[in-house]
Amino acid sequence: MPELPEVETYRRDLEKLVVGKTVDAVAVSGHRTVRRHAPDVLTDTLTGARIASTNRRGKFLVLELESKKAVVIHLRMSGQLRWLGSSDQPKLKHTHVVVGFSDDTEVHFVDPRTFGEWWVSSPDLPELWHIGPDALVSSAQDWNLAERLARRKASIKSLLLNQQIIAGLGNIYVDEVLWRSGIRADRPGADLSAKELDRLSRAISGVLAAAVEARGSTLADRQYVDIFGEPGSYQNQHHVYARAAEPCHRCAGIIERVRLGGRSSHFCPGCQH
DNA sequence: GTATGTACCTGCGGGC
DNA sequence: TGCCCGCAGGTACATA
Repeated sequence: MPELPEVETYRRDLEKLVVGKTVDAVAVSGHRTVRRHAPDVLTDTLTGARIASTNRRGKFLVLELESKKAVVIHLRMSGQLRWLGSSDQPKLKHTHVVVGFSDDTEVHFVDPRTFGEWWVSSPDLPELWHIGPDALVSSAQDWNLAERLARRKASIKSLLLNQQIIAGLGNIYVDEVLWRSGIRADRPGADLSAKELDRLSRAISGVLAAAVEARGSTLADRQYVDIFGEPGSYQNQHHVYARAAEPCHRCAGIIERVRLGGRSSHFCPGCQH
């Protein structure tokens, strides 16, 4: 599933592949991918536009156009971006958006579950005002977790998944961050000590930096591969996610998998408290 | 304001 | 072999 490291990997590759290029043609198929406005708004905005830069807020990817408009992309559960070096290569099944550039290259949006979304926005991105500070580019001071988690009785796991508190973490990386912090997923947010919040902040930064460096996590279902169709490698550094019944790398206890708040959670009962 | 549950959707694996 | 069912999960929205 694409979370912050996977979206950031797409962004960095797109920065090299499409910035400065002019869009030649856009094709949208199906009715779900562009649903905040008519598909024509996207095709009309992009056709003839030059890509000025790429950006990212949490799991939202942004193409900034020289026309001072922006195209926001969210991959949700199963969305993938693919770069094709020429327009005569075959389309993958479940391709919903094709952006063709004047040099005959193309970027395709492939999304079997059709939860992913594209829309046209203004440069100040009002649709993203509600989300919290970015978990990668902002600092622990910006996150201010002590303030944001104070008086919150919900589990620390559900609070870290809440994009309004901190933007970018999903199920995989929250489990990894909590393992690295030595904190159980079902602890109420307000119960964490200052020392634990400090460990948590360091773990968020450390896990995300390493995952971006490894170009994200590709699990057995291959729901995420990069823009060239290649897998990431951070799954080889996972300590808990998708490792149920295997020994903990820290204490040799057995990793457990439970349902928490409707999500699968992986943790070590021996060294997470 | 906060917490919890549900819908959205398709592919896959397990059970029969 | 084929069918059915449950599960996977990010976000928005409804409800308590």
